[in-house]
Amino acid sequence: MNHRIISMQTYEHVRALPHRRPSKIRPMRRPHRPQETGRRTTKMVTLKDVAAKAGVSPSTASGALRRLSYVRPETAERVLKAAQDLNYSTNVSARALRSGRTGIFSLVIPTVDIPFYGRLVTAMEASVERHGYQLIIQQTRFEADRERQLIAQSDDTLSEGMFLLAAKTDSREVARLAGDHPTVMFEDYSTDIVIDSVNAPSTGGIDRAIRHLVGRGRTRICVAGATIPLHAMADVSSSSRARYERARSAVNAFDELGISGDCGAIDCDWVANGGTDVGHRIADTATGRTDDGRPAGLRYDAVCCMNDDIALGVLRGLADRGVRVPEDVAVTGFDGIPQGEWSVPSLTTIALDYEGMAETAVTMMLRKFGDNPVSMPQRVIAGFRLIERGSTAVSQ
Amino acid sequence: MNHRIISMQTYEHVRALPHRRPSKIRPMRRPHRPQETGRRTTKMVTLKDVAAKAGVSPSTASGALRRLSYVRPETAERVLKAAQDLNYSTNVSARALRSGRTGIFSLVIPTVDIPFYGRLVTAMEASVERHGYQLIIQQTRFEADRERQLIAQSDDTLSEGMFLLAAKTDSREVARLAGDHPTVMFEDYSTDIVIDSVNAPSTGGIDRAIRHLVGRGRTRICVAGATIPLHAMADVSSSSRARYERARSAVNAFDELGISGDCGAIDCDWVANGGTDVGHRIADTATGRTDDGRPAGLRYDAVCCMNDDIALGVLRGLADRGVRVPEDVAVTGFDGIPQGEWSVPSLTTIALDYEGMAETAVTMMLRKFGDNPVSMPQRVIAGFRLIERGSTAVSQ
DNA sequence: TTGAAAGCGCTAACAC
DNA sequence: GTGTTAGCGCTTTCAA
Repeated sequence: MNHRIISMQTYEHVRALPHRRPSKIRPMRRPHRPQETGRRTTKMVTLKDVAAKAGVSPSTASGALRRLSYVRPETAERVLKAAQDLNYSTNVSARALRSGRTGIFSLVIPTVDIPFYGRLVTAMEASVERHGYQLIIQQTRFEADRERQLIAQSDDTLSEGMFLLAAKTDSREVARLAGDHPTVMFEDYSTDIVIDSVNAPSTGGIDRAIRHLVGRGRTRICVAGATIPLHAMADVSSSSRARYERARSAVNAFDELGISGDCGAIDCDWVANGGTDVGHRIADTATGRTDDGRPAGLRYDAVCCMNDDIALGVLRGLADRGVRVPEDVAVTGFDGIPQGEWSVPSLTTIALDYEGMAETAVTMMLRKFGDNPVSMPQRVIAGFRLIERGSTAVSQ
Repeated sequence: MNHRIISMQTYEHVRALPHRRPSKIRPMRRPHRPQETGRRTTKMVTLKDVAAKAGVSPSTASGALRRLSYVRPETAERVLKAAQDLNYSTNVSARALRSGRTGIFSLVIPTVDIPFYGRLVTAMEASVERHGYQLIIQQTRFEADRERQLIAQSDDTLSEGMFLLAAKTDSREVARLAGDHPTVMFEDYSTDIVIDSVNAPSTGGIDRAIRHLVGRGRTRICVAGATIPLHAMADVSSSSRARYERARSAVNAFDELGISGDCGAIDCDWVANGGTDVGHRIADTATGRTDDGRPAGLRYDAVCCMNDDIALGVLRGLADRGVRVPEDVAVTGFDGIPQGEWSVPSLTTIALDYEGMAETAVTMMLRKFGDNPVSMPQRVIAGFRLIERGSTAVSQ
């Protein structure tokens, strides 16, 4: 009896209930009988009411509430007081209809439930809010159709602009689907720059990780989550380009360091399970056993993982087989997600500047609304930091 | 040189740019000269245009687009075609202004960047979307002031209802702050039921976890993240009530199973670091050493953690000290976050029904808008499932 | 089944 | 500085 629903009755009861439109929002007055007060629930306080109470016109009240400079301070104060007394809050639909501004951005992202994305969403919400906007989250769940649909629909009248992390859609296609709807992408690795974007420092970060491993005396490095030799890019989706870019950076570093001959790669999905697999396969390269039965004579002495999820999986996979980290094999991650701090062992990683990425993306978005918008799209590469932890703590 | 900013110039450049209002949204026509076409960017397609093209009146077109039954099928089809041809999308601000419905719910939650919350947000976005709504995320960052402010402001005209996971605010206070704004809470453990809420199965879940441990032969169980004996509730916030409820459930189980004498608790913050601390302290109860230097004679043979984050930390803390899991100490978590699947060892846990919690919450919300809304608030306890993994895989 | 008319609450333009 | 006026785009009566 592993599955148990508590209070099932109540639960079902709730589900079965009908639903209609909200009752809190004031029911429409019947147009032709303006005095009708029928069974309206909450009488909504309007700007007109505030203006009347303050003894000014609606437009003056509007200006006062928006703190426009032409309103005389004393007048403004009176209006503000009236608004407070009446517990007034401005009707955002009306404001949006009239002004064309909704104060809402949308964020289209595969999911919130993977650390890298969750971390980015947290930072984005904070940035957007700091600039007076609200953020609507839309998850694509890695479904190509849904992603394309959300991108195409972003051109509705609700969102003033879309932030997009596209897992399945190429940026040219994004440009086509989004039309002239203001868009800023994350992780766009296409060679063209057709849309503003903010990217993780894939090239610099991987280079740094590998040089760190070499500094720890490791020379037989396995890249986890990519292929070497590099495949020609059949698939142009963002995620596969990220993979390509990171792999290329690793290859370059191997060449420059003169260790190409001893290095290699094992491809896998960019999730923990993929990493676990890689860990097993690395353990399986053992040519012998130690006295206490652990694998010996491993092909690699380090794993450079393309992201932290993979790395956490690798730690798990190596542990399954009795391979010691970092003594036998050192491991590095990429992203700097919190979980790497308390894994066993803790994870050396390239920590991204999520707050910086978010703030930059929001700034890129806002500048589109400026009086002299920048004409050409740009790509910004975020900064990073190497965090050294247990998984590379021992030199060889 | 651990910190490196790539492409700093571009970055700073972007940050420095000014920003104003969107230009994509059609600039207002000058009211007094309706024919003015000036420098408007995109001519917006309105319902009137669609109606004209289809040869019907705006109101008929409106009905057709909303698929109201009174419109003749052929007429409706003509309208739909016209809308498609013109690439029309309805202006949600106008619709909201007129109809009083925005189609938006807000979710106020401490953060998205902690697995339990992220998982819940993912489920909530999906549920809400399935019911034709969009979700605005607002993070309180565990700041009491910000939480209170967001709750009080929820009564704006944008969100039709608020979903709330309050970490710092008691539900009576929530009721006061939110006024008559439709609200559904998560994790409200107050004894009163003054607001609709959906809770994790704290009582049943902890009970199940402890019985599982006892079934594995463990009788010296330590609760991590609570106090025993139970403290009188000075603090009435939701999180401290959850803590109390789970601890009480543990105490009850200990009593019923007759093992109270051997069991205990170590309090800590409900985060991984707290758990690591607990792990260290448990290791420190050792009265001796094994031949290979591991702690022996530990006070406890199992740890029942109040959530998965704590449990992952405990795994780490025990590993730090050479305590073996599950051989020396078994560990259980609570929440069923994905990370428990690939920890070392993988984590036995009480997995929550996130999708069910979300769907129930949305249903509770929607029923408030029904023609005959339920008069009294309810509390729904979600179901759960015990997932047995490596951290309790060995019997004693 | 369709159309005409009114107006949601607000802000922008302009007159004063 | 403040008030007047018009009207954003839509939905909702009510009449036809």
